[in-house]
Amino acid sequence: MTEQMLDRGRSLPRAKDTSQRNHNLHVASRKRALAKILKAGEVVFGRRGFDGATTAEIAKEAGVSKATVHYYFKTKSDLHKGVLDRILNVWADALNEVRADREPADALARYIARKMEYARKYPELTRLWAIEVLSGAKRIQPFLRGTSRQILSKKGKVIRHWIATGKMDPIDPTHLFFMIWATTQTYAETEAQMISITGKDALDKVFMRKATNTISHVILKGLGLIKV
Amino acid sequence: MTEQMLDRGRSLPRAKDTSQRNHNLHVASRKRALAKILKAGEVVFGRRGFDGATTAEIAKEAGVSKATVHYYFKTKSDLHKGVLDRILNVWADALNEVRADREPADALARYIARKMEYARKYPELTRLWAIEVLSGAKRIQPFLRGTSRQILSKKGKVIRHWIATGKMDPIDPTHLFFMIWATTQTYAETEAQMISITGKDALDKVFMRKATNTISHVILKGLGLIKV
DNA sequence: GTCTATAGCGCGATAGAC
DNA sequence: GTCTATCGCGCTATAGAC
Repeated sequence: MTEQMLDRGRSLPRAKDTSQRNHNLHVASRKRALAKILKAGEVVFGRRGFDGATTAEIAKEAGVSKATVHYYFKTKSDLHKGVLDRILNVWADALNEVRADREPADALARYIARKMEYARKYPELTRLWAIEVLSGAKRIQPFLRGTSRQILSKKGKVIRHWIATGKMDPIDPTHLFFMIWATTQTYAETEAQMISITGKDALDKVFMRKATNTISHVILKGLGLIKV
Repeated sequence: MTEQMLDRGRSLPRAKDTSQRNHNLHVASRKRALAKILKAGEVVFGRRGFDGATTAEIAKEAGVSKATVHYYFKTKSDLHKGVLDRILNVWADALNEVRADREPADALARYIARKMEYARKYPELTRLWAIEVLSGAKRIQPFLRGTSRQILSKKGKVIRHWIATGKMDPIDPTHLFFMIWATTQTYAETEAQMISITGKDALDKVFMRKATNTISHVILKGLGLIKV
């Protein structure tokens, strides 16, 4: 997001014969408008996917006209990139719970809890990411090949360290992370399915707490981190 | 699928002044054409989602003209329904591995293996289903509220029976099934992401065998079914 | 039954008034 | 900066020849 905003910010005309105060006002309203449109993009892209979403619906969701959306983001694709950029950082950040100086049970429980919290708090972003991956991940390729790969290898080493020091079962870190990502994100991704099958709101606080406990129990015990 | 095909079959005009032999030939070519188009629908819908897919691309994939696609399926939406119908049965069928007369470790290991096999064999169908669920599950609502709910409650009882007889840890069956679905399907759903991150083909036979072993180990042990 | 050609329209994007 | 009005493309769906 940040790059996107800065890029456009730099290329926009500036008022030259007006007061600094006025300029600041404009900057503030720019920010508000941008935030509104990005938020709307999150919701609508998360609901409909890239092709299913229309700029008209995004504009309506943001409470502005279609032309205004195109004023801030030249193309639909630009807006989509802007929205995606936000999720990448949060995604990478949560993995910092996995640290070698922690006990594996503690670190992994925190990571799982954090991912679940995130699915509950930002279901649209989670779904948006899922749609992107499902449809070939073309737009997020650079991030996956760069940041993701790097972080995964770094955190994989932490897991292998825990295994080497006999703290947990010898489980391939890559598959372990895939498991954690899948089990946590599924609560946002398949919310509609869960509601239809169980009759309960999948992102309800109580339901999610129970889910978190279950996932934590199965995974931690499955790794040999709970003995009982 | 079957309903769809039968419905359309019944409503189509029949040759009246031609031989039975000719009629049979027509029926056979009808079946072939239908199968080609449905298979193409699977691939293209699985690749692009409903809105991203175009009837032109489906026609090309099937090796027929756009008009021919519309001849067999009046609307794009009809074809989509036809494709979805196929996945529902397989989905429900795999759960039959979970039976009260089996040992839980055996039954669940088989079920997990079956789901993984399925993800490897029919990645397009798996992705198609995922896209459908992600975008609100409107089109599969009847199936979810009917068959899915019914099966889940039946199989949930099996799990609870195992728990009651002290064979496994007291884990909520619903969340357990969500875990199994998420961890197995993710290999088809996030194939693109996995390739970018690991540099390996996520649906490769060896990679998948390792994944199956890892998932089985963690889940079975996590349920108290492996003691070591 | 399958094709080519085209109707009809929804959508992304832009021009231009305010 | 935000709007209304509109352009023009690309898509679904159909008409009609073979």
